[in-house]
Amino acid sequence: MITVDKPALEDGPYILPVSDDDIDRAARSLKALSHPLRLKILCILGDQAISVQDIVEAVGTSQSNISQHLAIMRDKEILMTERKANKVFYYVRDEGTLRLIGVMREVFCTK
Amino acid sequence: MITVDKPALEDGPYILPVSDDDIDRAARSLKALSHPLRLKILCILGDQAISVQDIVEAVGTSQSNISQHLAIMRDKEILMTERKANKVFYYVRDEGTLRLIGVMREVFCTK
DNA sequence: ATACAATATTAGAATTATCTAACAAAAAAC
DNA sequence: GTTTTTTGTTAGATAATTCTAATATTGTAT
Repeated sequence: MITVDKPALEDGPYILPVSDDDIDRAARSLKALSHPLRLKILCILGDQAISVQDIVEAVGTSQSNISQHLAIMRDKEILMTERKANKVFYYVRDEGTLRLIGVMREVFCTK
Repeated sequence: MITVDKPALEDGPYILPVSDDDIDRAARSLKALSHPLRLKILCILGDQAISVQDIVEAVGTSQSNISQHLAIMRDKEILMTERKANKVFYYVRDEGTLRLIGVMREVFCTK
């Protein structure tokens, strides 16, 4: 049995149990990140707002494909858009996602 | 165009470009995490080693289903196993994954 | 208005993921 | 040895994902 009923105050880090709702929400968001093209888009974006055509250039696949991946991340509330003239700029919606990307860099890119 | 050719020393955080290999590796790992049951298993594990039957109890699905999800994470080098008698204990392989899980907790569970 | 540029959407084929149910393997207990 | 416990594997049906190609939409410019 897992003993998570009450905090173990002095012996080791206490890991809080996580609700199934939180789990489901996190898994949905993670799934939206876990595709090579989408991850690359996020790395290119960082904390900037970049137009679709510039993303297409930087990533290197078809405009339609990029547009679909952007839509997935916008639907999952990872990205937001801002229109300027006839261009649409995408940017990462919240600080949490940026932190996550930062940690993933450290975990996966330091070898 | 994205200007990542050289570090912008004083104006804002410089975001390093990421190789496609790193991207692919990260995406594969992330995909292994981005399923509700697998995420729940990881949250239950934390930094402990837990037997399959205890994981089955804690998660609440069939033993076969758990075994398949554990195999996926073992194949992707997220989990490792240790046999004791006729029980098999699973645990998170490296510190990086634990950090990632910690940050995900903060990002997705603080609401 | 037409033409052009940038972005979004749809359809459909191919691939991949996921589950259940049944069965196999390994180690312990008897 | 057999039986039981624990874990792993396979088969196959169903569902979800991903890509390409074609088309639609939206705003700008002329």
